[in-house]
Amino acid sequence: MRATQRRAAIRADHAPNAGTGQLDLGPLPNLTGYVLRRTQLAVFDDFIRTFALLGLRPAQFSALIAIQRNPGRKQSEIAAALGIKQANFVALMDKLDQRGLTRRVRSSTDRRSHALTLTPKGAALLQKALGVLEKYERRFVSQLGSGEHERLLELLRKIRLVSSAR
Amino acid sequence: MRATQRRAAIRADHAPNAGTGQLDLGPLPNLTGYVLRRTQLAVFDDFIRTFALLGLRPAQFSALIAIQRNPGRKQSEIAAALGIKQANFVALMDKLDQRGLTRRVRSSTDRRSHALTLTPKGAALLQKALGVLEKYERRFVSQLGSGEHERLLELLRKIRLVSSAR
DNA sequence: TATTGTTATACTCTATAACTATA
DNA sequence: TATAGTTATAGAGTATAACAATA
Repeated sequence: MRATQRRAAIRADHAPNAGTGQLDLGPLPNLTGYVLRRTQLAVFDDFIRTFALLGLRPAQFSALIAIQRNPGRKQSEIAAALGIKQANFVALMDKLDQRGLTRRVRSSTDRRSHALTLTPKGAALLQKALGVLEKYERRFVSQLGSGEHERLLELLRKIRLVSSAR
Repeated sequence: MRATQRRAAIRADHAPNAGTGQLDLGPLPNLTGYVLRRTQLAVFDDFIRTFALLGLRPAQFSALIAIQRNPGRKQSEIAAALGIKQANFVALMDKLDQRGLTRRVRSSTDRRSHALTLTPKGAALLQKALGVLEKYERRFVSQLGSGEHERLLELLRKIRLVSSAR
């Protein structure tokens, strides 16, 4: 759909070391945001491949957990706790409902809102997923050591606070 | 575009503690991937707001750095080094070209390929951006301490390796 | 035949505005 | 008026397939 770009017909050789070794990325490999992003992408790729067996994406997985731990809560509360916009959470819940994993029940006290719960099928799938998760997560802990892994999470939480405090 | 969902008209009260305190997210706040994701989103939000003055998104910023450090390299090499698919890198480069920040020059040795360079305008913008970046990055280092910050990056690199080794 | 850059396309995630039904 | 859920829509990011020019 973009208009085709026409560029100057200037000629030049590539850099002398073109095609050989690695590129110099300057400060990028030491930037908090860059390392965070590349790592997060790798971890999510891994997660998605691992949980594809169960048909669960990261956000779906987190929604099932949140509903299990807080049955009967409003849709907007669950969404907010997960950092997902209410409007975007609707499609996610539609999928889980369609698959028979969750149920939205009109509240009798406030008929605007939905109380979310897991179906038995949803609870069973989540149990299976939690089993997979344990092995999945153990790899990180065993590669880093339990102390270092906990330290990583603490540092990430600190960084998050620094960023969101603006 | 989705078909409208019809749901059962069952009624139920919300959870007794609905509307009160925080939700219990169970294992989520201690999961590598979850904490990584929430942190990365917060850091990127912060980055995007900070560099909106200069009109630079994270990927554009990283592209300018990579081109500056490796002038004359092929478009495909720069894209690969940044972990961006060649097909998706085209639109990114179109934008930078249109803004007069970069130039794509046909190689005289391999006329299929483009040698990427910064224009003087691009180099000047990047200099400004690097100045902003230094202050931006300093917040993380000073909040964590230089040693802890370096440790964080090391742990992230290790985690990335664990995930991508599959 | 293979590679470079490109186009087209689709899917996910995210963000905002506006509607509806209820309060 | 305000809130909960929803719809529509748009913008990024990402993934694959296929094409033209060139090797």
